[in-house]
Amino acid sequence: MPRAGLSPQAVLDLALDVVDAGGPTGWADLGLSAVAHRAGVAVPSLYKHVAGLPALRAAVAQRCVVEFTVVLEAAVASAQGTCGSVGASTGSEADPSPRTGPSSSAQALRALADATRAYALAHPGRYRAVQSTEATLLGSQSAAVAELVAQAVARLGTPRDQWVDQVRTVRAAVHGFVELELTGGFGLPDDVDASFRYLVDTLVAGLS
Amino acid sequence: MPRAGLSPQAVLDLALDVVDAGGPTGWADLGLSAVAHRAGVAVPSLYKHVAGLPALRAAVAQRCVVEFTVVLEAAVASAQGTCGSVGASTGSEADPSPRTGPSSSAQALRALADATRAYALAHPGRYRAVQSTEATLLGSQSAAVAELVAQAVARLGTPRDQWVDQVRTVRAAVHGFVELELTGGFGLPDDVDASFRYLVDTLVAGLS
DNA sequence: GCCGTAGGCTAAAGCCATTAGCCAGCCGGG
DNA sequence: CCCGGCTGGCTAATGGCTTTAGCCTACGGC
Repeated sequence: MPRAGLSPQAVLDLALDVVDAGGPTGWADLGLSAVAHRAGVAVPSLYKHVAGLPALRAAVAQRCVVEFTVVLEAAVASAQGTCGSVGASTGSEADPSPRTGPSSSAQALRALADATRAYALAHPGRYRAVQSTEATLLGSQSAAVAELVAQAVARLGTPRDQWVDQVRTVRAAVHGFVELELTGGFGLPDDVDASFRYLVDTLVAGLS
Repeated sequence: MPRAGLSPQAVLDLALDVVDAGGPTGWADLGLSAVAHRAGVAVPSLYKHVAGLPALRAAVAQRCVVEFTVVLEAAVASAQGTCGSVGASTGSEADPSPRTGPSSSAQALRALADATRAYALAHPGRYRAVQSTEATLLGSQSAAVAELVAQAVARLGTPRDQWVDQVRTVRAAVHGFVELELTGGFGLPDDVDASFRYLVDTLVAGLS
């Protein structure tokens, strides 16, 4: 009986594979059975590495939220042309030039929207995990993406007392679009990319 | 052993009760076990009235879609002052002038948005059913709500080649907002009603 | 080389949907 | 009025799921 050499990390990775392999329903279908099968291991063996299905799902959700946040941060960073410096420059605001280009005020917002949809289309299961109840129960990290949107909204120069409404509007519109797209809610064959561009354009125009 | 007097209809009604009783997760948690328990009947007895769990879920989804469509139709009808006919004047906009006023071009859109959110908040489980994969697989009726949005968008007087994008934008924004609200995605305590008003305002302004 | 731990296993229980087969209550015909 | 058939309930059993308990062996430090 050679050992499988599992670990909490390895189980988590396998669970992510299951989520990815399941398409849009990969998150909903994530269970210990699938993970064990993929690990080439009997189901109860997993309990040596994870506390149970809820814990595993929570861990997967958390990891997806973190990954998603990193992706969004990278998107907004590269959209602001701070991509000149190489590594370790986590200071996205370290740029000494305070001027934001005239049209660049909305660049962060567009980058966030595009990155969100790209992530959701590339990893539908993970995106569902990010938006899951398990993820929102974590709470802490979920606020990070809202914070990113808030910073992007702040660059538009609108009054502060509208920020909350604007952040909610942006998140709702982008999330709703992606959600409908993933569920196949867009019946007509018309170009979905164009529709998303229209949505983002409408948003940046409406919020300015 | 007195008979329970079930029927396909009765089982469907009980399933809807289960969905309603389960809150936002009522749709996800809908199973034969809960329905049978509520009916005071053993689980296999249900198979005399429904083909199985997938069929029951499909039937529930279909019924919710129809109900939702009717609610939206009523909302847009009463918003256009067509409520002059019988009694039950729920029409708060009982304005007798039949011509669509200048700003009334967006009334249908606002009515649709408000009615959607009201329905989702009043019946979270049913709303989830409406947006479920089972509902979209039905397809036919799902197009009806899109058609309603299309008619409302058409009243804005925008060029025809934008209609598809605009319908998608409206559906995405409203659905995304409601979805985030149901999942508890709005962390801050700020007024959610005001945020929704802001979203709708932004939409009608952006689409005009 | 040995021994303890830890990581695999099987067995078993409880929940779920589903199928098969039984049995009684109701309705219509004689 | 009685009786037979159908229909709608039931129990039993199957297979899949998570979870717990308990065993057993492979691996690493002494």
